[in-house]
Amino acid sequence: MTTSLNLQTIADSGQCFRLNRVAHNNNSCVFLARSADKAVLVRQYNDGEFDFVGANSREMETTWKPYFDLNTDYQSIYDKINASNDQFLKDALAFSDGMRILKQDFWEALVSFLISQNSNILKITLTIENLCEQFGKPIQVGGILTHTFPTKEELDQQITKFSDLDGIGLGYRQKYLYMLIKADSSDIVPEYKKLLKLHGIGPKAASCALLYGNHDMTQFPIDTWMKKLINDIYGGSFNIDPYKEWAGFVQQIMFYYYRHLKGVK
DNA sequence: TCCCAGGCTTGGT
DNA sequence: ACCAAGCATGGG
Repeated sequence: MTTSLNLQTIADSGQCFRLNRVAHNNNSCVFLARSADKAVLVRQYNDGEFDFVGANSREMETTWKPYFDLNTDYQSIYDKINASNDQFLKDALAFSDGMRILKQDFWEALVSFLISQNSNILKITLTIENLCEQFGKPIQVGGILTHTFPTKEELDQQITKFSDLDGIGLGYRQKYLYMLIKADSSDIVPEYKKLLKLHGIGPKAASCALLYGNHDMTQFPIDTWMKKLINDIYGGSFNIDPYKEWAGFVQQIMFYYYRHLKGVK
C-alpha cells in the first residue's frame, strides 16, 4: 500500500540529516523531525500507524503533511517497477517500503548537500547539528530542546568574518559556506544552471538541492555510491528514462538498498 | 572547449 | 595509511 510511511527507513536513507529516532520501546519508536524553523515529534508503531505529538491540525496540514510527502500517491511508480523485469529494482522497492522523498526546506537542503561533499552521513549530521546549535534559534518540542536551521539572513548577520565559522567541522567546505552566506540572495534559486554557478555547488549538490529541497522528482543525483551500483549491478550504464517522472525516488531506493547490501550503517 | 589528474579538511577505522 | 553523498583548479 502506497500510503505507507516508514520513518526509520526515511531517517536511514541519507536524504535528510535532522530526522532522528529519540526513543523506542516494544511497540513503537519516537522520532524528532526538524525542518527549517519547525520541529515535531512523531510516534510510529510497529504496525505502521503513526501520530504526531505536539502539532495542531493546522500545522499538520500546512507543515508536516507536505514535509513527509503524505499528499503524494506513489502507486504508479510501485506498479511500474513491479511490472518491470529489473530484479534489483524490485528488490530495492521491497526493501524500501514506506520510503518517501521528503519536501525539505530549500536553503537547508542546499547547505546540507554543500556540506556533504567528500564526507559521510554521520559526519554530515554532526556538522549540521553544530551549525544549528551555534547559529540557529533554540526551540522546544515535547520537553526536548533543539534548534532551528539558521536562515541565510540569520547566518549573514552573525557571521561577519570567515573565522566565525571555525569549530563547526566544515573543513575545506568552510570557504564554500562562507561564500554562499555572503552571496546575493537573488542568485540562490532552485534552477540547476544557476546553482552550478555557486562556489562549491557542482552537479551532485545541485541535483540533491533540487530533489530534496524543491521536490523535483525528475532529478537523478549520481554520487560515488550510485556510480558503484551502476557499475556493479548494471554493467556500467543505467537508463532512467522509463522512470523519468520518478527518477529521484528510484535513485533513493537504489541508494538505500545498495548501501544495505554493502553493510553500511 | 573539453578532459583529466591531484589536492583538499576532518574524523573514523 | 586510507576512506568518505564532490568540487575547484590547472595543464594538456
